[in-house]
Amino acid sequence: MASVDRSLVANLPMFAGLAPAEQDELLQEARSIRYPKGSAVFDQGTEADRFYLLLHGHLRVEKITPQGQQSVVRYVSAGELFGVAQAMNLTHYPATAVAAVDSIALAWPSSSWNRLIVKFPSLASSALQTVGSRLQDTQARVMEISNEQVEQRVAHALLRLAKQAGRKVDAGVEIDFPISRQDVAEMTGTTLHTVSRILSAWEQQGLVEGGRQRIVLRDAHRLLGLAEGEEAAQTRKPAP
Amino acid sequence: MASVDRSLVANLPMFAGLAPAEQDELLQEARSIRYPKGSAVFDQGTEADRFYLLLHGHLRVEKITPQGQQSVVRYVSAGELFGVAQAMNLTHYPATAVAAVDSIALAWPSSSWNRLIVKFPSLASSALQTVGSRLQDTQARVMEISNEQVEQRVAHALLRLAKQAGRKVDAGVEIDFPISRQDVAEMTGTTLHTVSRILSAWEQQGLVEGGRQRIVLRDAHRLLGLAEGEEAAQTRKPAP
DNA sequence: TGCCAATGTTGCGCCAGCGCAATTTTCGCA
DNA sequence: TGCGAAAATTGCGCTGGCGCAACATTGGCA
Repeated sequence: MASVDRSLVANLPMFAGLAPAEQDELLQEARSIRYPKGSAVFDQGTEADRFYLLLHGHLRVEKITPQGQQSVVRYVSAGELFGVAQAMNLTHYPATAVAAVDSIALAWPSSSWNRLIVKFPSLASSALQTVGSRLQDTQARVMEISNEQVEQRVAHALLRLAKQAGRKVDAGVEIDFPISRQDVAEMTGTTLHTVSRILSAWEQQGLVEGGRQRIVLRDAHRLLGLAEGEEAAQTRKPAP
Repeated sequence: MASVDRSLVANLPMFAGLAPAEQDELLQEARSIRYPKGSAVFDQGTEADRFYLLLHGHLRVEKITPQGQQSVVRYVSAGELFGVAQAMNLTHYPATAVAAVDSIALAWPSSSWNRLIVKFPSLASSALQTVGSRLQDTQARVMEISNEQVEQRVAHALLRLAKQAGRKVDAGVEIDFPISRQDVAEMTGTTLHTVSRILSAWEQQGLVEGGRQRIVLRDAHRLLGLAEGEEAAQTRKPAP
């Protein structure tokens, strides 16, 4: 089993309230596992035998219906708890987690969950906050899909991705992992084709810069305007 | 302060693991409050100073964007925890809860939350499960809105309402609180007009029975078929 | 009991965005 | 270095369901 140094995790909220000795104790029960890009950490429908903390990398969490329709539920960044199905009393994972880039995660056995939260109440609090903020995000998404035009939803999605996993580059802010037009479509409830058209139009206007599995936000401010419902500059005809 | 009898709540999951004396102790910190139909238990954006357990009735939880677009987030039934914003580290309520019928709820001060979960770990577990199952529901909704036709989404919504708050009547299963076409529209991300048209068509076919603020499911089985993607009987033309 | 506001119904026209398809570009890998 | 598959682009036609509008119905309340 790989040993994990306390310093890697000590400043995460989940470990914040614990004494160093307690941190070590919690870490001793965990395994550190490496997931190459493209590999699954767990699969939807399989038994939820572990819960995880992402140490490094990015995961794409996706869900598929019995009819085969797939959606991207969210992306996980380093420092986040995930796969806490046991905490919500689920016996099986409700979604699949795939490494978007080479990633490393700590894994605890689900069977330890109930014992651990008694010993480390901050773990329960962390989980509650994690799940709570996911609920907020998901509800925000429902409102976006319900009430907004596709263009606004794509703008919102990109801004959220940039906030969560943006990396400053010369041209602006780049989303720090490979993401396809298809992925964006599955996040916003639209199609690959529509996303491609929108990004092309935005590239014309200098709002974004595209590439294969690559998106750079060049003008987050104007993008925010679009997300809030302002009319795009060149995509609409002027008033007659 | 109204005193609450232990027997009202003893069989709820939240109280299941507690000794009678502990149940009383927890109850002593709560107030029982009556909310007449149409009144708000709390309003979106106000300080989250309490959390609640619904003892009797039904609440409609709604969320409104700065732009004024409103959605129905969910309905709360008796026995459910709600308003646990504090547990998710929110200082303000993210939505409004309105009594759909005359309702009664227990209210605890949010400030007691952190102390109570240390004393009663089952409270944290309950909250985690409550929030977790809401997250599952909300994610299911995202997938429905993303991937399904409006007719399927309305069918799903009605089935879910009937499951959660259905009352058996002669004609089938009636949703146990007043609900308007507008409410259904706001649950499914569509418009009042479209919902009205769909319900009218279904009524023709004997699938449902409508009325002012009233919906009865007469044929849940065929409705499930619609929700799963089968073609409606009379609403589509036969193949040429 | 009668009025009024809330709720629900329905016809009509339009358009955002989907579905399909053909083509191009790019990267991973042998 | 070259090949094959994955990703992306773009044109075209169609349609589900939205927006508008006019009207009907119903229940609560004075």
